[in-house]
Amino acid sequence: MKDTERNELPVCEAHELHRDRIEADRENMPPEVELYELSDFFKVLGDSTRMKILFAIDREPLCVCDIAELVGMTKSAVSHQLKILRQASLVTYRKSGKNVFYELADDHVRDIIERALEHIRE
Amino acid sequence: MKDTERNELPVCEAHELHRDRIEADRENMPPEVELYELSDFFKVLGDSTRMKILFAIDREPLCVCDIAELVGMTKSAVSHQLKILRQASLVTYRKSGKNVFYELADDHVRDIIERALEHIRE
DNA sequence: CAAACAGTTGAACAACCATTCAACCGTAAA
DNA sequence: TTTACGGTTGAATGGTTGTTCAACTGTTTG
Repeated sequence: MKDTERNELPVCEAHELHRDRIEADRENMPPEVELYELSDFFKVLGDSTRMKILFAIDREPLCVCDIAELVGMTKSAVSHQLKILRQASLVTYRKSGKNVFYELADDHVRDIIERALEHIRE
Repeated sequence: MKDTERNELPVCEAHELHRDRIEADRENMPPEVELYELSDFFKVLGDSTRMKILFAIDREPLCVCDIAELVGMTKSAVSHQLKILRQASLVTYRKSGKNVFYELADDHVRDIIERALEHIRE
């Protein structure tokens, strides 16, 4: 028997014994849409450049040029990543003359990052 | 002047005015290693299959076959993702006969995911 | 108005990553 | 000891993604 066929029926004997409990596990899972929103949210945080940017603007709003210098990348690269952070509503921006100042959107994100920082430090 | 040259000197006039404040921002940033550990941690959470797996085993330990059925993927695909979750210490496992039961490693991760869930729901 | 600056954008390229497929290992049952 | 099962693994593949490069917009200054 090919492995492929087995994979199409991923139900082991242990599974048969726990049908009802597993059904309860399924109902415990968030709706599909939320699972995608969740992983998309974490995906945005899952890049070191974007993480650096978030810490760079943690204390005060900064213009793109300042951010680029703090994270050690070109303005173009930073601008691309800022766009992603903007689309994920993790940062807000304010134009002032030739400059555009970015800052963290809310404290919620600070909390989550701080929590994760505690986790990896332990 | 080519844009490339400008990008190599990403220091705007506003930057010149705030040299000391920006230096304080730099010191506020976590060490480089932690930034990478942080983004690597979020990177693991940034995949919908892995997120589904984590919610599947949220209530009780499950064998690979049960997880595969809950998330709707082949055992092989699930096993590959479980390896990544294992390496990130997000899950632990226990062998029992022919089965391998996986469960969440600790409540810390539950907290972070719960926090993120609140964030995307608002 | 022209020139320089701050920032954005799209295309291209390279690196990365998730799934599939096939083969494999260890355990349990026949 | 075969045979089937639960799970793992490596290679291959297709899709995603971050950075670079060049061109462009809008603003300010000379």
